Amino acid sequence: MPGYDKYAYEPFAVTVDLAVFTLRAGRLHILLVERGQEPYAGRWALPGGFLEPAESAESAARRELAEETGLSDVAGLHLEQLRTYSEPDRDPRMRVVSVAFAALVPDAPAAQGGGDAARAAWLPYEEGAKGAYGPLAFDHDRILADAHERIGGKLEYTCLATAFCPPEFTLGELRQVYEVVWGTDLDPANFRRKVLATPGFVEQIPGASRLTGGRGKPAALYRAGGAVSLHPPLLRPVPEPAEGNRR
Amino acid sequence: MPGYDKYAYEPFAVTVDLAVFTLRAGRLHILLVERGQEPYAGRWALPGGFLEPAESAESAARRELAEETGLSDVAGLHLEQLRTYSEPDRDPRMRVVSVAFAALVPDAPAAQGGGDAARAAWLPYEEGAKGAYGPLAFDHDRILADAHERIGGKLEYTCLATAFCPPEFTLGELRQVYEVVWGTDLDPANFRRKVLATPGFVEQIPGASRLTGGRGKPAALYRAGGAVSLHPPLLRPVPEPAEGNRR
DNA sequence: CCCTTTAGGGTCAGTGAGACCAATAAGGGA
DNA sequence: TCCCTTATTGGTCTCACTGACCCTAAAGGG
Repeated sequence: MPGYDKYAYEPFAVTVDLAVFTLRAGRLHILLVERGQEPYAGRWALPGGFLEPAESAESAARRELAEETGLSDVAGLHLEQLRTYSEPDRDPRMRVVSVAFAALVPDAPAAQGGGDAARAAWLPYEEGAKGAYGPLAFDHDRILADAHERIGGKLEYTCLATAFCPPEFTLGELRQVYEVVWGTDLDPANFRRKVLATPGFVEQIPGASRLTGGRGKPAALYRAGGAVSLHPPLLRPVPEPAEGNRR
Repeated sequence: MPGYDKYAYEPFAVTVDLAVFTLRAGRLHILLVERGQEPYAGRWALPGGFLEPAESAESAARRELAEETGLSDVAGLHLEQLRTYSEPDRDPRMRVVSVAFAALVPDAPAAQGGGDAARAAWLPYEEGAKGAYGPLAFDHDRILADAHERIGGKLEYTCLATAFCPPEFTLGELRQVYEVVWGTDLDPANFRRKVLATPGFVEQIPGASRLTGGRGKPAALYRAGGAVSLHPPLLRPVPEPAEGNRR
């Protein structure tokens, strides 16, 4: 670290920003808060906040996650560092470096609304991507897009999908996670074969079954297994017929 | 961002740390600097430095990369944000948040040594992983391990391997990238088939050929193509006979 | 003049995934 | 009550890809 020992450093404000996803009514939702003050007053933004003096970014993110979602058991939720956004002009007032996280919540509790005159809400992700809520505050549109891409990619080669599901779920519900995040349809039979062929992805709960959508044959119930990675991966169907693979 | 508008924030020092990899003499090397001052005086560390007031972490990383490697053309090199390390006690003197990057350099020029009484050197990665250089300063052992894992993983599903190669390279040299980073052997014929079957991974330079290791049939020369991703991926051979897939 | 080494071309079998089809078991409406 | 729809679950078939091989070509070294 050249320069370090001269203490020739500039102080920065460090924040965390959270892209919290959940599944609600068969659609992907994202937790947003409405800003009360300038800049970007009245605009939607990702929840987040400043790092406290003695906590890591991970601790701060989990604390914010608990505050904003109102969830009591926030310890087991999937929370993953995305990347850090540090463009000098990303905040018009001062120099803010923000460590972004992506979080997955199984069932969507009522949104809390943070302390700061901010309204919080679960909003459908797709509407937001189409600009229905207007541009988000700061560079949060970009952070949200990066988070969605990361989650979609991780579904391919990890067992992350169970993090969107309640403790007991059907294979149809698990498949819906993939379909909703990827925005594609999957063959139910092939998906079932793949999931069951992966040791430790899910464990069947003997004898238990439940109706999924109100109609149809009752489905067997499963729990998340202990596996974390998917070998070989479950690749999302490629929408591109040819190109789109250029730098 | 609750709390944000109250300006109730703590100032932090923000640095970048770089894990710069290269291939030299058929082995993976990492760029390290020897610390001149306390703490960790005399210990090896990853190169890095403080963010300047008007630059992003990416800019700072590229600036440090140029300074430490002495490379003139640093614009085309692969530089990728890894993650941010923010444990409160990671620096014994003060609160430092560090944005880590992984960089890939094709040919290894002589190491420069930064401004700060620091000796810089390219050292074999494997010796370091076995502890031959002692523990690195700060949490740099962890950062380096994370960087290696990230690079190894990205070789599977991206065309990143060409970033380790000079502008013109043989398929044997490209294969060696995978073998050295993964620490495994690959079948030359199968590797060749896979690479050539991926459109845009490499482009053959017509008529050109070169001897690879001094012996053997001269190999055709290739340039990096425009493709960035590998579908389907080139999965590394699984060393695990059974488990190791648990949380 | 072999022997070794590397490149480059091919075959062959096994695995896995996509595209199907069919049976089962539930609810809803006529 | 009797279909019709819906969703689960099991099965088959085929093609693509991969790993494990083989062989030959073309270079250098002893």
